[in-house]
Amino acid sequence: MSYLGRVATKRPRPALVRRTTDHGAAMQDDAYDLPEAPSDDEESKLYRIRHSTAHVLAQAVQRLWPHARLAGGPPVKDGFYYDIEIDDHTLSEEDFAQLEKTMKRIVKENQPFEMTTWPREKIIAHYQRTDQVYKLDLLERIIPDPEVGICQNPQKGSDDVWFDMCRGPHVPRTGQCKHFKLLRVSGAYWRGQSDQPMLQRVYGTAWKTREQLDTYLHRLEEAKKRDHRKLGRDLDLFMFHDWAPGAPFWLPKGEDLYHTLARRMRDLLVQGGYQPVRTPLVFDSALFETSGHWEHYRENMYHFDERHAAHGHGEAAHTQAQAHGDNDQGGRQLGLKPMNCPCHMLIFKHKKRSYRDLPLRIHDQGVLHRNELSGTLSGLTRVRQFSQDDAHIFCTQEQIAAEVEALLHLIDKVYRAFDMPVALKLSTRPAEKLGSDELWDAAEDALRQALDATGRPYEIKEGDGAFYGPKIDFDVYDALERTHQCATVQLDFQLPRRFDLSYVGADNQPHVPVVIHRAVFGSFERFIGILIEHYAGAFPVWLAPEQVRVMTVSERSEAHGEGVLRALKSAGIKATADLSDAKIGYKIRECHNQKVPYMLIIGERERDEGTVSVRSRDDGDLGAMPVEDFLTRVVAESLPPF
RNA sequence: GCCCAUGUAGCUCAGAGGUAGAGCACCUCCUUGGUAAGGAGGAGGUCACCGGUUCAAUUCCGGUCAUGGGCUCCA
Repeated sequence: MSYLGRVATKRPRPALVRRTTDHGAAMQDDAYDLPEAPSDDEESKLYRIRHSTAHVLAQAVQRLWPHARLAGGPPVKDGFYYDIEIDDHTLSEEDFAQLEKTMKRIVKENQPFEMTTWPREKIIAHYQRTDQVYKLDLLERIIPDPEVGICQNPQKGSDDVWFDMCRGPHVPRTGQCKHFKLLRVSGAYWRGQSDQPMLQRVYGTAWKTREQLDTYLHRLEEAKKRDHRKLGRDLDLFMFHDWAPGAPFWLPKGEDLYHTLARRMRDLLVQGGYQPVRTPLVFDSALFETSGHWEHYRENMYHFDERHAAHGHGEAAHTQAQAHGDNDQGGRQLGLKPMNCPCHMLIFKHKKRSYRDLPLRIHDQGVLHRNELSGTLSGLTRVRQFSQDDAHIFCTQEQIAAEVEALLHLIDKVYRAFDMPVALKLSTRPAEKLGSDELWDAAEDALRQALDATGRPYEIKEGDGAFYGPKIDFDVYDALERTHQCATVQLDFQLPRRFDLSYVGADNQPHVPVVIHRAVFGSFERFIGILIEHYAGAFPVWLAPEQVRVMTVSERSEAHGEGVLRALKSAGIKATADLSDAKIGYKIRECHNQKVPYMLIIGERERDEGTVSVRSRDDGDLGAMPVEDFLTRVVAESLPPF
């Protein structure tokens, strides 16, 4: 069975048909067509439970705050949320106890969920009366139906009915929503747009059984334990400082990890015919005007006026320069590059290129800056300064398929080595696009051909490509089966034109090359964050910043310990020694907490016999062996697996 | 950027309108011990920063900064 095939079989996806290029009617059908085909599989049952529990939450909120305005409350992965607006109260986690108590009461009342429909006018009148502006907005915008779905919960011991506009489906009664827990509350813009009011979103999880709920909560705990921010501190890998938000400091061990990955990738790419380069960080705005970043990406860029920067003028000079536009003061507008591609365009253009030079593969691990919104920064996952295992391939249209095929091999090889399954997705031309249909046809065919050559399943996302070219996305699965976007292969028909690139073809005519943007790890920062969590900080030997720790039982074996350390180091092993006067049990515990793959215990016995006692982080006590035997073993394990 | 929460020793966290505590880590000494914490002592904090209220603020209030959870998945 193919490696990637395994993913597809292991994690069946609901047949979610959500590819639609036109809006309106198609969108509507879509909305009614969520994975809710009346089947009895787990997904569907859970979906009903979660959807129903969202209703229970909404009802509870309105019991406690009768004037609360409800927005929407869909089921999501592992749970549900409900968006709410309460005029005179701000929900916080302190409200959870009370809310959950009220929800449990509703569950206990075992109210039925009854679907019915109301005439449109009736529901509108009701919502106008009760000031449910968000429901009214939904009716106006996305529910054209003359008869609107209503889900009713008759109240126990009275004629009252609590209801919510809803298309269903639900479980039969609230009694089946027993196993839930509210998790967090956050802000969320109505319709996800920042010009809309900010609502309060309450997230919860819900399951079929108590055990499932407990398992899920336990999984959250486990994930928290391997959070890369915590491990980064515990293992001394990296740090942050208030004075450089979003910019990691790589401490010696983290830097080692970084360097190991960067170096290995560089070597691999050189083998694959790439040429590493090193390029500037700061550029005249002309570069970004040419590339289009100035127009489309400026808000995410760091930029400044050269004169202002050089003379250190205060705010006055700054505002004056701004008031007069970019160049009135005579100083250049400068920007820190957010991507490497424009640099590589310049490198291509630096010489007259022939078709014989193609494909030209330029690799660059340059430092990039992106001024991400402050609220989006998060550990190594979202940073403002980073670098990538970036490269751009300049090639002819005919070369696309072969290049992409090689890339797919490379990506597979790398992620296989990390034991991370990868799923493939092809995104094709969007409605708004640049380039002729012939070009797109050829390019999409080339990508399909390369994908087919892998013999693996892949998903097609019609219309999801960028306006400048189709792309292949990769979903990487970590040890907790979470997905991450790391690798990318993106064709670009536009950038070469913006930079007026050309090569001389065999016909002695100029032709515009195709550019392939590609990365395997993506940003090193984020990828290391993912690896930390994937391995829970217990890196394989080849990656471990400290591979072996030599520890002595007492002073009497110190000399032998130092000898062993020297031998390890001269064999290129990253080794340290703990010669302190702590007891061996203490040293082992310390070393284990630091997740060092091998501990060598050196006592008088080992000294006399010329051996080392090996304790493996993963396999425990391996007993004594000659120093040479251990060296052979650890050197072998230090080789990168790709 | 917006909403909510948080910010006390290197780390994890107590605490209270009257100028601060624990465990671990750190340092010193004792201990020479064989596979997950040996013992004793010591040092360490402008309680994130700025302002306000108060006789008195780390504690209450406001602002700033940072961190965390969110902000496409549309009844």
